[in-house]
Amino acid sequence: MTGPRVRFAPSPTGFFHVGSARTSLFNWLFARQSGGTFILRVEDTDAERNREEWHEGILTAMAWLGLDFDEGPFLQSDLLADHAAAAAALLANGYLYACDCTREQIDERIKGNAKPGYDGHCRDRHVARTDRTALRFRVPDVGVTVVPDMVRGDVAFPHDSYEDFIVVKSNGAVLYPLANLVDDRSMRVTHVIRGEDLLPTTPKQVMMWEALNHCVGVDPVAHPFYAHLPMLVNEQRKKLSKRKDPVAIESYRDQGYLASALVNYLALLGWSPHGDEEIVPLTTLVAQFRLEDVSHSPAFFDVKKLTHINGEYIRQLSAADFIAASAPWVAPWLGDWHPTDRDVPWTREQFSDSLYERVAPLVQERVTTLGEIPAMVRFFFVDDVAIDDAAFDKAIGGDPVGQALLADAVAAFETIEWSAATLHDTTTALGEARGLVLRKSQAPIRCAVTGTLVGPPLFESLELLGRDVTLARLRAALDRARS
RNA sequence: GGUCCCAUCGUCUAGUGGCCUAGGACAUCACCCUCUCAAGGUGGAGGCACGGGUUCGAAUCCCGUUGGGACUGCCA
Repeated sequence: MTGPRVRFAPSPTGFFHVGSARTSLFNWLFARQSGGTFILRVEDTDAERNREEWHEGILTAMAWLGLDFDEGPFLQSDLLADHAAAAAALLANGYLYACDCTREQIDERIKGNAKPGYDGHCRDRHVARTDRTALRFRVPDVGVTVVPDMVRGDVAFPHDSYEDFIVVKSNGAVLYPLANLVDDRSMRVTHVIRGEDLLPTTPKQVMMWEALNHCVGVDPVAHPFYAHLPMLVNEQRKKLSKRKDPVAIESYRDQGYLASALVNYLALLGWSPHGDEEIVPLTTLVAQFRLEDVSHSPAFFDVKKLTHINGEYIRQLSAADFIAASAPWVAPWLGDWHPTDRDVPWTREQFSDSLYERVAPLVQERVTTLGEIPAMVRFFFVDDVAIDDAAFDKAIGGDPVGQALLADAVAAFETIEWSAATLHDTTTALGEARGLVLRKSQAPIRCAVTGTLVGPPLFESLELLGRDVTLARLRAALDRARS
């Protein structure tokens, strides 16, 4: 395997969110279009904030999105010895020094300094390494470090804007910048594709990578290329927050977004396929994706557009695929996964596979998410249609003509041939006899049978529902109107 | 405050010096279709942040201004 090697390195500090998904997707696309290797490495070294369920969330979300990895999942916590060895080499070669300053002492000393940050107090004090000293990296006083970035070009950072940052905590824990880079070295990562928020820490990593290459006893490794992806932001143009913004991938899955639609939409955030078509198959994404074409500016995560794309994907499904895809929402007892915190409005006994198969095509082109289906087909499966009060008043209760038409329908529907076409023609005739166009005459019937004024095509629905149920509901509505 | 990044319709973007009277998509508005609601069709409104250069010619290159953002932890 000689292609590029990329990795997605999330930390399990919360549910898997759309920003992570986008980063993961871009890594995956790059690997797949270049015949490279996609590695998953879970950076779980901050024990305080890590939880087993978050780790699992990463795996299930990536599997759902179809982002398969070639190596891993590696756990960073299994690689601690490598980090310690790298830190030791850096220390032995003079790149690191021990510092016993406390935060308070530093703040006191640097108060009023023109240059913010640590003042290098311990640089040449030759403090002994103990469990009360941290290890700092000796940042050169002059010069710049250049980060080669495939989306932004070379970015130069002046050394004098960096303090001697801490690399190893006093308790011996190696911090993210070094740990992350050591793993990238050992995994021979060639392209580091990640969020733009990491750009300012990249010079630290480049400096340490270079330092490591000069340590005796350490094999030099070529620097990776970097690609810093623009942030995903909310309406306030702030970086997406796990706490404040609706970003959990799992919640989109629960709502009934298709993985393929989400992937397609995510790819459009900071990049776009050639031509005018935005809804394109995954193969096109893979074929056309280029890091060099990634946009430089932040992108707003627009649920409205995601929803539109999801609707397109739903309508593209074959009838059978739509039925299968919607099963978790209409018959959650069937599969091994179903959305959480969503109650189906009918019981397992009330639901009917064969009926749903005939109902499904009626709603497939009307929903934008699979989660909308139950409310739309509820009246097919439950006995109590729970007529909406406002709808009832409008079409039946407060409309004498509507009421009369309902009575006409009860009489006529008892004997006519039970087909959508006949129901349609009969209702049209009934309405015309009372001076109503079909859009008016269908309303009371729709209301009585489905409970609302909006829904799937009425006459097809009645045909599927059957004569007995239809008549019972029409009579019930009449009774309610007369009481 | 410091360092860095960014700047095309409300939003996501195309555009890499002449093909731009700035294209597409979402959202929005109007109309058509229609048994409701959708879907679909047609059309409309809507943008190069500002100011200087460079050039025969700039949305595209340079500088400045303004505005936004990220980072600035013994988190990752």
